[in-house]
Amino acid sequence: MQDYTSNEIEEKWQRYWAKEQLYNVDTSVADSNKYYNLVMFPYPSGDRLHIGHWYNYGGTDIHGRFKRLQGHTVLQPMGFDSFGLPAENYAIKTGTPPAESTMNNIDHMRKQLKSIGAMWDWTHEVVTSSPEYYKWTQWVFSKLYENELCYKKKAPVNWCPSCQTVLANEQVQDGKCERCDSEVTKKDLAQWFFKITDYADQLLDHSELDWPQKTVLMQKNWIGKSKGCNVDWKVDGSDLTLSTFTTTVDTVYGVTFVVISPEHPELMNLVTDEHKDSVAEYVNEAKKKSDIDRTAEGKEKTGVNTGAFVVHPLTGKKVPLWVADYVLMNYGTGVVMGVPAHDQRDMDFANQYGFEIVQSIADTNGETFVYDDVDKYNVKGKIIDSDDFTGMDILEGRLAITKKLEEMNAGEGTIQYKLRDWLVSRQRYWGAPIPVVYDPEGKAHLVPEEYLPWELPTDVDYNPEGVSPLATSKELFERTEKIFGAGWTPEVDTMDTFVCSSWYYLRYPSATEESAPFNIEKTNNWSPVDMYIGGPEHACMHLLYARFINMALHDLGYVKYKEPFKRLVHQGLITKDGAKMSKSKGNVVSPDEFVERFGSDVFRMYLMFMGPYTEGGDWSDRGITGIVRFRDKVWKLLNEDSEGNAESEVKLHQTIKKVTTDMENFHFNTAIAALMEYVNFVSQNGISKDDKLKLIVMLAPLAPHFAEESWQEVLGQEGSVFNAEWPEFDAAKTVESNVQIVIQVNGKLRGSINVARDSEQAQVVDMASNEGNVVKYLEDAEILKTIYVPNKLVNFVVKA
RNA sequence: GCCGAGGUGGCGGAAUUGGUAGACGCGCGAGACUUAAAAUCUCGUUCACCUUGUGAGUGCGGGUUCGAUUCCCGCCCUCGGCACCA
Repeated sequence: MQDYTSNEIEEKWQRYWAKEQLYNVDTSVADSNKYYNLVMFPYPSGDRLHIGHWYNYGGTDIHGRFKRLQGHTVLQPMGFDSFGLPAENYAIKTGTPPAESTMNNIDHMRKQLKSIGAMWDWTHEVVTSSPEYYKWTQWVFSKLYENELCYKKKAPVNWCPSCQTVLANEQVQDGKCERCDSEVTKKDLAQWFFKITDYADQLLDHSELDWPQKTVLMQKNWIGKSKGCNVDWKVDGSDLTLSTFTTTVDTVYGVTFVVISPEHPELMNLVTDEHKDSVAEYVNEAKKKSDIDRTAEGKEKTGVNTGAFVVHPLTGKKVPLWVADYVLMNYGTGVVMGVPAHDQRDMDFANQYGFEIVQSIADTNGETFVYDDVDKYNVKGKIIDSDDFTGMDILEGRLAITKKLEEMNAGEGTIQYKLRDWLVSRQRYWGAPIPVVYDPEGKAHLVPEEYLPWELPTDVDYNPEGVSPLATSKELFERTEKIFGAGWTPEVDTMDTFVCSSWYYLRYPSATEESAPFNIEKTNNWSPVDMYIGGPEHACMHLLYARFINMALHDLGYVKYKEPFKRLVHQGLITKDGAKMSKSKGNVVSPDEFVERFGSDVFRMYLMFMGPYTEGGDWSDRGITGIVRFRDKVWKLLNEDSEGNAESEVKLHQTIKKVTTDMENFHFNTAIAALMEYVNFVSQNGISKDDKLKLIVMLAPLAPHFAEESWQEVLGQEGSVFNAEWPEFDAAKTVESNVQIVIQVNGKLRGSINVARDSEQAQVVDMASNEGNVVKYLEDAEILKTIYVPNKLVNFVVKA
């Protein structure tokens, strides 16, 4: 027997798999056995793959190989999410065009990815920054535009007055510009939005999805649906009416003030002359503050009087109107009614500025309470001091007040969401150009499909002053005039990279080396994604955007399935000394030396053995020798002649059962433990050649190269082990003929006996009461009760 | 503050329709083999004690039960997410 030499053997089989095109899938064929196994694609950085990549892709590959062995046709593609800021920053620093540095990084990363020895189908690779790909990102934009799911409006961006440039959120550190450290301000720019809010309710429905509960909850929370009521307030001595949104209109008789947001468009039209200066100053201050500053101040509330009053629609009383920056313009109506008696935030504000506190509801004990401490949709209690509504149950009163307001035409029941429309414009270079041009009047027009891809120009200043980089491209402006006519100008913003990644899973099936067409038939052959694996950090951005785009394309008749990702699994995070690995902390562990020393199989298996896949863990190489020993033990077992026995058959069927369910549930750690137990057992008891083959198949997803070598070279099988079948277990053969019965006295373990399975109760209890150590506890005691659990335990309840 | 997940030996972690806590692995100890070492193999390894056994023990304090890591009540801590959302 030769020693197992991992490097040489792994390289050999990687070449073999590539030569046999074992993992390539013909997506033009609809296959009822198809299994689309997808992992979130990486951003191509120039760094080496780190342990996190290996963990992520290792788990994905194990699952894909397991599904293949179970008889599925598995499509497991890989690609690159290659637009984005790092390449652009690199260009600003070095002048290297992003297209060039990105392609270098991709070549580098592709090589490393291949060394994992995973079953990627490289014939379906996608690169989001290639014109063949972004042509279709632009097509998606066009379809949304044509169907009124895309619009343009002014929205604030982070603006560095010193660099004269727009900053991404990540480029703002503590309200200051990352590069020059000057104070970042807000600037309004006209920008493109996708109407994701049209899909808020559909996105809230996760009933068809096999997703982690926590992800579903996070999305629900993010969308933030609230049922409530709008209440209209006439501004005293003016034609203006302000509307407030509330989820608890039952407290409307407790309103003692109303607060308006500094960004509210009507604000300056209703301020009294006397207060104009102080309000203008306050609004200016608020504009300067970033969102972070505004919230970072914590509990301390600020506000100023507008001098105006609004009229309570039900009591006719005048209520003071103040302006305060805790009221957000982008949620609700931008105006809030203040009920200090029953809302903590309103109470804080009232205490600070001396507003009256008027109680209007009480709990079942007649005590006052604040809504922060109770579930407002399930509250119990009565309405008090509220005209005709006094004495009603709170929930009943809430409906009655809403109805009354609706009858008076002074309000209506409504629903609010926290979810906002998706801003897709980026004032950056390295992204997909927005396929829009403007006529001489400034009206927007889509670039017709025949001109797609609407190519990203290369003659640009990567770091211009005051405008988007594309605005500096002569070629782009000339191209636009040439095609559309004199005076026409191009859109100079590019798309958020989340747009590129929101549909890439639809592209893989039709992506091939030579083809540009987006073949929707191939896509529909392989939709939806059966398994999607990636980090939990994408719960509210990428995963929500992708669902939205897929739903929209479904409604427009392109995509067959409404939901893109049937099942979702998040891999856990691998940390080092408890901290997330990052270059800046200098605690990044490279997999290379371990792969070099022990091989890709051992390294992968060790990562999976660390703990449950979805939990990750702290990296330490302390136990890796255990996996090496296990591999060598199996190697030795396979290379020796032996025969099995009846007991090893039971053990085999138990192991198949355990490993199969563990694999399905991503419990790779316990699957490996079960295989170790089995190997330990058969090393003592012997194993037949048939059982060796089954063992190899079970090991194959976890150690693909090792399994292939064993299958073909040691056991002399024809063809790849990945064309073999996953072993079946026979439930009848998983049970042992003898069982151990635990004997307890008053619930304390006092002994155990070995009996035949399904023995008579009376016989087992008799044997138990005569067991050596048990006897002394029963001697001078009265047996009150005997508990018998078949094939498990006997418990004597005694009185001493 | 709110929502979610978790807390088990020296270490990574097993085991929950309530039924032997600590599977599997690392580490450690003892032994075999060896001139020796490494490798390998065998045995042991929760803690304490008066060691054929007894007691305690799954973050802390209570409860239900013949029996609780598992169920209930009240706390503490760690991690992830959201956060003036009206």
